[in-house]
Amino acid sequence: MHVRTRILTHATRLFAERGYDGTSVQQIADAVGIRKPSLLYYFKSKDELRENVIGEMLAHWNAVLPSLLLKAQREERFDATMEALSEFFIEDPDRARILLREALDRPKQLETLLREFVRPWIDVLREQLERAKRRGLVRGDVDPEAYAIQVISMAVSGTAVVDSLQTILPDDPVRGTTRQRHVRELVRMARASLYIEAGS
Amino acid sequence: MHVRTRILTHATRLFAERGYDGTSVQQIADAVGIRKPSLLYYFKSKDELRENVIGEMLAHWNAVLPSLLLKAQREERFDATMEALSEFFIEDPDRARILLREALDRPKQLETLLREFVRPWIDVLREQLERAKRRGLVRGDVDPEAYAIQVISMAVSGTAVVDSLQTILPDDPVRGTTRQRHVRELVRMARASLYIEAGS
DNA sequence: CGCTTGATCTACCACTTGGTAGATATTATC
DNA sequence: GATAATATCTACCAAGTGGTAGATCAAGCG
Repeated sequence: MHVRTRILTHATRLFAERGYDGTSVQQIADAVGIRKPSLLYYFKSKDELRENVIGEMLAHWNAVLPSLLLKAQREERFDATMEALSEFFIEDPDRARILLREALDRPKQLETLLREFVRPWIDVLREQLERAKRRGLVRGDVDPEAYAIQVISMAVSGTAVVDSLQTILPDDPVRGTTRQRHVRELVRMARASLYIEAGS
Repeated sequence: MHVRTRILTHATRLFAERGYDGTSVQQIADAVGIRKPSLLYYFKSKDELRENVIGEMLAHWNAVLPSLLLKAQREERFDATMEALSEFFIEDPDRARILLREALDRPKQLETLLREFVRPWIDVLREQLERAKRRGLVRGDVDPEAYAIQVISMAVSGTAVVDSLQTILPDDPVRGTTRQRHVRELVRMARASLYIEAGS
C-alpha cells in the first residue's frame, strides 16, 4: 500500500480514537513508521490531513450509499434504507466516531458538508415518506426529516459509544451481545414508530 | 460566586465546546480572569479539574433525577420518565456534550461511572417495563434495557449535535424550530415504539 | 502590632507542538 | 551514465504545554 494511503489509514484510526487535538502529527508518523517531515511532505499541514481523512470517508459514503438508497426507493422499503444507512457506520465504527467528533469540534464546518452530502438523501426520503403517508402506509404524525435524522443519529452515536455500554447493556445468552441488542432495538424502534402496521 | 466555582463553570463550558485536549489550562484561567498558577492552586492538575467537572455534573444528575424517576414509577408513565431524562440534557446541552466527549475519549473510565450512576435507574426501568409487558400495555418485543439506552442516547447525542443540523432539519413555520422538531420526533418515536396503543 | 493562614502572583522549567530548511537518497527519463 | 523529479531524512525553530518554586499580598486573630 502506498505511503499516502497508509498515512490516511493511521490518521483515521487515531483521530477516531483520540480526536484531532488528542493526536499529534508525531504519533501518526510513528504509527506509519516514517519521520514527521515525511508525513508533512504528503499533507502540508495537520489540518489538511484532517480534511483529507474526512474527504476519504465522504468518498466512501458517495460510493456506497446511492445504489442502496435507490434500490430501497424502488422497493418503497424505508426501513431497509435505514438499515443500509446504519450499516455504513456499523461496518466501520471509526466513521461514526470521526463524524461525531466533527459535530462536536466544528459544528459549522460540518453543516456545510452535511448540506452537500446528506441533505439530498434526506430530501429523497422525505418525498418517499410523504407519498407513503398519503397512501396510508406511514403514520400521519411522522416528521419525515426529523425522523430520518433521528434514525441516522441513533446509528452514528450508538456505534460510536458502544464501548462504554457493556455494563449497562450486558451480553445476554438469549438476546445476544451488547452491539446486537443495541442494533436490533434501533431497527425495531425505527420500524415500530414509522409504520401503521408492524413492518415485515 | 467563589473562585473555585467560577473555574468549574468556565472549564465546563470550554471542555464541552472544544474538548479536554482542545482546551488549555491557560485558556480557562484567562476566561476566569486569574493566572494559571492560581487555577492550579484549586485543582492541582488539569486532570483533577476534569474529574471535578464531571463530578459536578453527576452531582446534579443525582440531585434531580431520583424524584422525577420515582414519580414516574408511581404513575407507571415510562414516556414521562424518558422525557424527564431527556430534559436533563436539553436544559443544559453542555452536559450532553461533555458526556459524549467522555464516551469517545475515555470509554473505559466512563463505563465505571455509568455503572454507578446510570445502571441503577436502568434496572428500575427494566422492572417497570417488564411488569407493563405482562399487563399487555407494552409491546412484547421491546428489549427494555436496550430501549432505555437508545432513548437516552438519542436525547444526549441529539442535544449535543443540534448545532450542525440547521441545514438538514431547518426551522419550519408549522413544525417549529430545529430543536423543537428534533425533540418532538424523539418523544414521538419513544412512545410509538413502546406502547401497544398510542400513548396519551 | 506581629504572626499565621490562605490566596494570588511572577518567573521559570522541561517538554511537546506544528512546521520549515535544506541536505541526502531513490527512482524514473533521456 | 547524467539529469531531473520524487521521496525521505536530520536538524532546527518559535510558540505553547502542564506544572513548580517561591515571593507577595490580604485577612483574621491573639
